[in-house]
Amino acid sequence: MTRGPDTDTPLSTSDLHAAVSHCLARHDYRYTRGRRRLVEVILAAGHPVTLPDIVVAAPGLAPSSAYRNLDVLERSGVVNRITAAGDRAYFEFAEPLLSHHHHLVCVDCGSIEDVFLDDELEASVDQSLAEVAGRAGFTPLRHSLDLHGRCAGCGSG
Amino acid sequence: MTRGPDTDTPLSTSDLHAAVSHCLARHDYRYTRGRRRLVEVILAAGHPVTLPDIVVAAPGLAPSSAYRNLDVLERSGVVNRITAAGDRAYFEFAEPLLSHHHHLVCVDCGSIEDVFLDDELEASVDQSLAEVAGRAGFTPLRHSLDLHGRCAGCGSG
DNA sequence: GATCATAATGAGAATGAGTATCATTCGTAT
DNA sequence: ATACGAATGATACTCATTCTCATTATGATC
Repeated sequence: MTRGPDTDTPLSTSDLHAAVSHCLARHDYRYTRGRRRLVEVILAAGHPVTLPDIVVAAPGLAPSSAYRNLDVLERSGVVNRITAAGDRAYFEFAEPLLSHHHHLVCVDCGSIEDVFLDDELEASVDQSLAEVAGRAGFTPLRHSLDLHGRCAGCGSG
Repeated sequence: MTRGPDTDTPLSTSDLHAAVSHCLARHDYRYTRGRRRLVEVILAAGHPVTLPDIVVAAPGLAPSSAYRNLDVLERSGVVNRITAAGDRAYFEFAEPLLSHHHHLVCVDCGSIEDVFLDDELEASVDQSLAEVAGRAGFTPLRHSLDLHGRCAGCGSG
């Protein structure tokens, strides 16, 4: 599990588009206008978004196309699908484009925010997980570490 | 985030039923036959199960009732709903009944197995998460740490 | 132990996120 | 310009989960 750069915004917008274009090309996909708008909406949000979030931010994007293109972007390694909260999927940039991080998931409103932990802890976690995985004959690909609780807006009640 | 006992099977079956009965009573729910069968199926499985798993293991359980009772059990703190894999929910015993643990999630077949990490690492993780949560005004309730990869049966291909 | 209020059940309908279909439109290469 | 494969978007569909509601079981009270 390699790590990206240490900053939250490692790429300029044009670099991001270039990187996305490259990811898509590697899988024989085109970087069309609809896909570009998806990338722009996810970038502008700054946190994982749902399909309704996307359609609100980019009216005119057909839901069916948005779903299909999110699937294409996921298959190309551009976005990650998060299924950690409620019954709706959240989408964010995948790891080379956004540095390794975890999530604060609000159990009330379902919002998801990114948090970054220090590399030492990440290394310990990866090592411990690798041990138990090895014991079970399990081949690790990635880990997810989410903190569930109540966001500032929803209070502690 | 308190931890349960260190063993994987901290309770005898009768103790488990007593504990579940108590959890339900605290919320003015009854420990009915259908709910008892749910508990027995989850116990017998030894790993998180889906609704189809349950119905196969206990034919005669009406899906609608099973869903409703899983909801009751979740609200009472008896079971946890896991939404980390695919589009189907998995159910397992909640933390006081099953000691704190994490999951190996197979990206191919969707199976989920429990793994236990050592307490030192858990404490480090909790501490780091508490720090970033505090910075964000987020009130932590619990964390989830899942390893995604391929199980022994699905191989590394 | 009969009665009553309330909770639980189960069959089927309804919901809703996500996917598949397919005719049309767009991009690209020749 | 043209032709061919990829992409689009409206719509139909799937399917896990939840809702509805008439029926049944349970526990408390007399």
